[in-house]
Amino acid sequence: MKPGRDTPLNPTVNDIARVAQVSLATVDRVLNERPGVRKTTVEKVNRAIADLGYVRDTAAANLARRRIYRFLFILPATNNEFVDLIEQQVNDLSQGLKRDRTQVSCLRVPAFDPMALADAINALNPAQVDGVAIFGPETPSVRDSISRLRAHDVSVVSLVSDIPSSERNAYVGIDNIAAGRTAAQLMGRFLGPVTGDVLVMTGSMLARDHLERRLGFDEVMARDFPNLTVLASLEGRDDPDLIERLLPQALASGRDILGIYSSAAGNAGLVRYIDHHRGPTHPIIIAHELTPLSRMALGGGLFDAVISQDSGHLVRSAVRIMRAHSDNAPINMAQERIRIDVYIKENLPPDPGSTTGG
Amino acid sequence: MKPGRDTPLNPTVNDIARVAQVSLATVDRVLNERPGVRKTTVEKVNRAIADLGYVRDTAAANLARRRIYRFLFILPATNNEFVDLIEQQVNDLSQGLKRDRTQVSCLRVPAFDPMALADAINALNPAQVDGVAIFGPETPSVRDSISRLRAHDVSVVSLVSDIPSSERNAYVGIDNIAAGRTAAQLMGRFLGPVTGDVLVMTGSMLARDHLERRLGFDEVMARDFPNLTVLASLEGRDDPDLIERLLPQALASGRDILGIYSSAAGNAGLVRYIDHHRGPTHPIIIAHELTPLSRMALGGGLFDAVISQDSGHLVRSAVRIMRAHSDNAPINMAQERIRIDVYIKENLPPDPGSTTGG
DNA sequence: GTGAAAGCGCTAACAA
DNA sequence: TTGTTAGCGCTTTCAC
Repeated sequence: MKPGRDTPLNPTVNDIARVAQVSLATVDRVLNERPGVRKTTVEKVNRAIADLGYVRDTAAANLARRRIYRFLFILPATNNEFVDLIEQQVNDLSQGLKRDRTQVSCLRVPAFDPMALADAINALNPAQVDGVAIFGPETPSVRDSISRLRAHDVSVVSLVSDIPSSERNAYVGIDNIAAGRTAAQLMGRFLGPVTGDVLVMTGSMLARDHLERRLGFDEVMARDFPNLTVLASLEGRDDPDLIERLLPQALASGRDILGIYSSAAGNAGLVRYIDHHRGPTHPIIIAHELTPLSRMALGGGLFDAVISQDSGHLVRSAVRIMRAHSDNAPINMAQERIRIDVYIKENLPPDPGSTTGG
Repeated sequence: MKPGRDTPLNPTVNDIARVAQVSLATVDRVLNERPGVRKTTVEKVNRAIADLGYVRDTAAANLARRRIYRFLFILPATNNEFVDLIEQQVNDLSQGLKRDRTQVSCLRVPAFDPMALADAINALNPAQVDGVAIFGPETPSVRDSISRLRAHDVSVVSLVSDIPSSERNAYVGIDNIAAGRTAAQLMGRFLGPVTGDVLVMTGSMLARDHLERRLGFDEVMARDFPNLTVLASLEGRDDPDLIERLLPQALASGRDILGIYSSAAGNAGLVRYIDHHRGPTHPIIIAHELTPLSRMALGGGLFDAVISQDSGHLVRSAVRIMRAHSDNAPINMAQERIRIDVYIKENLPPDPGSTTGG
């Protein structure tokens, strides 16, 4: 459409300068809360801003500022489809983000290793990065390394697994307690009024997300489904091979295991085991994160439900938040809330990598 | 963070001009595929563009162009919480969109009235709007009015309910057939191995989304749950009062109704009826769209599940697509795919209006 | 404390 | 067919 000479133009800095009777430079100082302006002048300018209903054109601002954002995602170096998905989203996004003068990259650090993570964070040069998104355990060393980043005004968001004790600017991920509750509700309803046991597979005691899911799961199972007994967790460390090895013992414990809640990663081990020991009936299985594997298991009827969070949304949200924080702009929290996705066979999004949207 | 003199700057039009040995104006002509450039020159410029890996800075381009986007959402004038939610999202977004030189507004037209909708669309001045998002029925008159818009290069997206026979640029909404299938799968599993009937409440035969949901629902019920019989639809026209009036007859038909699939709007009527005729046990109810009412019904155990689509995502996606189409830029389809959200009591997002994210 | 002027990457007259 | 130039809205020296 044509520029539209008919549409009312938004007020600009020039208008403010004119109305407030000051120069452009002064308007800019007030706008960016820079020092060196007399109080009365500040007020004059602010009045003009309010009167005109001025909204700053960030695009123009960034252009003039020649600003480039550099964001880093730190992810666990697990052999894990979900983490791979996140990395892929980062890489996919990096292309289009260049238009927005934003550079993103990934760094993998050993999983479940707080020291390695803290070291990696400490090795970062705060002058070379504007924001860091961290998917890792919550420990004192990690917390301290985050403090250092924040002290240098680097924006930090925790990803997937929160680090609330730190000074991170935001958490980007689902409410894991609610996710655990959701799994429990689904498990109980799918199972119906039978009596038996439910096995919970977790990843690591260090991982806050795993802990929270377990918490929520237990809460709802105890409250709503007294007919079902939740067994102690099997700690699989997100390792398919370990899980495949541990599973026989857990399942052969003489208990009547009707359901399995796989609350962490390493589902390949679970799938392999079930596939090889498939009886006439298999337990109700609820797992986490929609990945090629879980998608297949869901489609094939091996998994009954998958609780997930959208990797694309996760990454875009983290970037938006880090950027907003970098030029301390407001954040639309509604847009940034990551939903707890529930997938069953029927609402699986079409196609391979397209587990995304948001 | 500081501008980062260390980070490699992206190539600009000036670089292209220098490398291709032409002027800025010529580069611009090639970039925008404007006529009046010799073929060999075009090639020279394109070579430079490719060699340098140039990516255009759309922000700067729009700034220079003084471009303003005007988008219109046309919504049914039903007394409908979901539509209200969409309108609210549009209004909420309009604020922040001003920064992006984008104006959005809403227009309500009589619901289930193809002529009124077509008239409204035809009344639009193509010179005064860059894109239109339409939530309405698919009829020949509507189709024709869309054709006219498209002929004037106005971008058109269908919202919530697709209009595939038209020349709309895109459909923004969930796959309604899959949504119906999801509802059926949940219904069947929640009900378990019992025998009885399921009532389907629909809105209008004119509404493609309602039709598609019914289709998907029937398909899965027939395939997976032969123990359950799906009754003919009750057509509630999204009208709570009408629904409340029709419900008694439907439920007193002598059949054993174990489940209700409310595939359209007007849930207030359903809730009122059930509330007043609450027996020791009530049917499994699955409804659509997370709204204040359905949220409450879910929390209170009156509804068992809600299939939804995120109104915020819907609106943002529509805007992004209309904008992309306006400056024929590419669309990240992955981001624009609207997910079929499944809500149960446990994964209800916190708080009132915050049904959003994505 | 404040202002004048140059410039960010791109587009759009207007010349040539 | 091509080039020159001014300017979008904002920031940033550098002077006063």
